[in-house]
Amino acid sequence: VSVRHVQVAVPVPGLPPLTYRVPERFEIPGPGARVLVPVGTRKVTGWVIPHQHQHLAPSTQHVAPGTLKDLLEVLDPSPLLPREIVDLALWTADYYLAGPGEALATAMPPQSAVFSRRVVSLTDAGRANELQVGLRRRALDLLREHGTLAVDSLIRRLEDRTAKGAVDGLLRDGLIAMTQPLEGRREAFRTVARVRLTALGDDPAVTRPKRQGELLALLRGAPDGLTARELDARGIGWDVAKRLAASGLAAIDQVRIDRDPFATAAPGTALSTEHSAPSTQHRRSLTDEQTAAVETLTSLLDAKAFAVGLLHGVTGSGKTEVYLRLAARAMEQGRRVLILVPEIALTPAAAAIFRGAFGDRVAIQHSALSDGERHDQWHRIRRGDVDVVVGTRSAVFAPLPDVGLIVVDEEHDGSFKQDESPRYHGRDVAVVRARSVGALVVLGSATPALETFENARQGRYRLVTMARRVMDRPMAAVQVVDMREEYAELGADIVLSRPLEEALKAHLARGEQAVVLLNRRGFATLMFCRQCGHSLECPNCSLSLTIHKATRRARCHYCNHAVPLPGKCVKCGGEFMEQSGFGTERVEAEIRALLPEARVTRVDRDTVRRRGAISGVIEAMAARKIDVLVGTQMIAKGHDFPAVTLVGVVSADVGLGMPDFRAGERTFQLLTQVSGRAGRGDKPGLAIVQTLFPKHYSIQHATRQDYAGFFEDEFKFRRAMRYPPAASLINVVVRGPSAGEAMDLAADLAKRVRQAPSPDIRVLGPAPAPLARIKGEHRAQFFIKGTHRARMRDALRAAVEDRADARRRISIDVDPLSVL
DNA sequence: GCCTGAATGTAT
DNA sequence: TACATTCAGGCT
Repeated sequence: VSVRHVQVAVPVPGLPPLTYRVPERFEIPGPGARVLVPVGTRKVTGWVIPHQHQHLAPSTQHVAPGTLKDLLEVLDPSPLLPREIVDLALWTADYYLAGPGEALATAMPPQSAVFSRRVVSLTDAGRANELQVGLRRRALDLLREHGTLAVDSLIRRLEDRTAKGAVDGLLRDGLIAMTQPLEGRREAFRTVARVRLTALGDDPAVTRPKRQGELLALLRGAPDGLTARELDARGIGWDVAKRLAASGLAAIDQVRIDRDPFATAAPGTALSTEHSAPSTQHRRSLTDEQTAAVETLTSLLDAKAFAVGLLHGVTGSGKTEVYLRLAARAMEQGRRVLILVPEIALTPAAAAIFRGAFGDRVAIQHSALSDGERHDQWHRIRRGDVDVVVGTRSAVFAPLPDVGLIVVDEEHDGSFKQDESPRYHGRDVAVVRARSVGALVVLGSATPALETFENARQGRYRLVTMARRVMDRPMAAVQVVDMREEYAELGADIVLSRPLEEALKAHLARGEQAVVLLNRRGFATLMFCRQCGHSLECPNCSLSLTIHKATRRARCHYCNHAVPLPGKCVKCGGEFMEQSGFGTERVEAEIRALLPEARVTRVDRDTVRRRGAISGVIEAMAARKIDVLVGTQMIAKGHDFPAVTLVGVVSADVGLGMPDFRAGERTFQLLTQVSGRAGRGDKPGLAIVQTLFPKHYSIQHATRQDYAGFFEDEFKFRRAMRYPPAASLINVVVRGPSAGEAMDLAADLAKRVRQAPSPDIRVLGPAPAPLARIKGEHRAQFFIKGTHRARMRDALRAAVEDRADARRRISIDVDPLSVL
């Protein structure tokens, strides 16, 4: 291989690294540098990766030498991505069977790509044309209005299935012309104009009249110059600066500024006690358990070698304080700290806590930030201006040098797993990153994932336990209500049991707040005809439509297909449409009926559209403007409401019914977390859990907050069924236009994997997926179980490469969190 | 994922 | 026969 060749990962799903020639006019770019390369007829931004990366097949073998294309441009003279991050992303691509470009794209800041896009505009003939009608006419009119439009956007605006044909026709007829200009930017720093004195202006002898004179005086006191905004604050317009510059006494230049996400963070909002207490008073005293935990983990940190600690602490045991002590220690060692938190937990307010503890050398990466803010934070981190990064899943790829400590808080949380390619788990990538740099990982949870606890049991992770709450606050009392008895006595249509009703009344009468949880949206889960039994189903998915009373519609929760609620049966015309099952909307209505005076607020994806919009509700809770908060698991996680003394779980069974091997684990986690929400202030809490299966081990162990007992029962089940952590699992989902075609491809892939020469690999299936149809596509799936992940991956990789024709129809999930 | 050109379908 | 629409294959 010539030294003037580079391997480039391109942002195209499923493509291997491509090889390009580096023209003489460029220095050879190193791994991590961005380059502009031609791919087909397009130009895209790719990333140089190391030659012959161990996991990735060499890509030149099919290309005749001498036919390689040239790099078009080197976008970074020195690599933008640190080598550590390049290697981590490539590891991720390999482990999770994704393309290298997909994985590297995950590690990049937003707005850092240059690419070509097809764009059309009118030709002279098109401008003059008055003869076209219909779709073509509308296309021409749109271009007259906008001048130039991207092909995608034009087709979208035409809102017609045949729009693409119409555009092609216009192109063929020469009425419009297509070009592929470069779009996007290398970087997205914001710059502002700044005025500063020139040597000429610095001369004290120089004077100017009035306003310019004032500015001159100001600038003499500001050697770094002043921006338009700063001048404005002093009552001087930018025009004055321009006039001064015109006379040569001052110069105007552009300076880069970082967008500050804290400038817009709402101050003084409600914060979890677990987060807020330590930060406001960093050196407060620790419980004995906290002290022991800090000591054990600090000794691992001081060893400056790779290690993983599992901090198993009940809700309210003060894990955050332990993190903060460890982070401070790592910084004393001159090392940096990465803190990963679940998506829902990282509100701007929570971010401000870390800012409070570590000052302005903290960067925050979360979804509520704008692209520009995230871009700037990324570059601050890259420059080394930051010691602590707090972020969600993707922050595991933050370009932070010298990482000594990685904290994964609530490590069991599902949001650490990405549900699109690359389907990586932030916790597991964190462990790999730590191993490569000799850092300590601290995984924190009250309900560790089975995999994590098993690793601790096996001695791979150091287990540190905190079994008591701070200030010796008691755990909430948990009362399980057997709904079979309630139904038998009150009828099958009730939603709230008598104990829950009584408790709501009693707690509200005392002026205390309640949270009522149900992990299901809508009013009813099913609408059917009394006469013929026909039920409302989604035409695109194998799912019943959920009844939403507020909007008077029946809606599919997968594809959003919605129809107005029918007055009579669409099939037989029967007049009696029945509803069954219930969701949060119904719960809200029941509580309003029960307690007409109470202030009831519902929080679910129907009421909280934007992510981050939930903070208004949290503030209202903290200000005691809400008596009862009804919602889905959105309200169970991360938020802490000290005045809440009652938590109701309307149905603990929602998750248990799912055909998913983690159903029991998820139910246990949810119930444990939610009962931890009750009574975290100085008043004791009560949790009421309604269920049809009061004897189920998930529910039994959760009521006693008995993790060890739950682990034992659940692990027996996993071992018997060879599910993780007793074995490794890969889930392969195959889509197709018909059930038969999906099954055929799945069966072919499964057969190929079975033929792999590896004795310990077992293939289960294929079978139709639990949701056999989603958005009109049929789905089949099969599982690969085994003990050697690398062999399982190799077998599957080979099978998929043999069926490259069908690549688009295959989704691979290594270590799936859910197999639905 | 985007783009192209070939194969197939449909109106004249 | 011309034109519209769909689809599979390739990308270095």
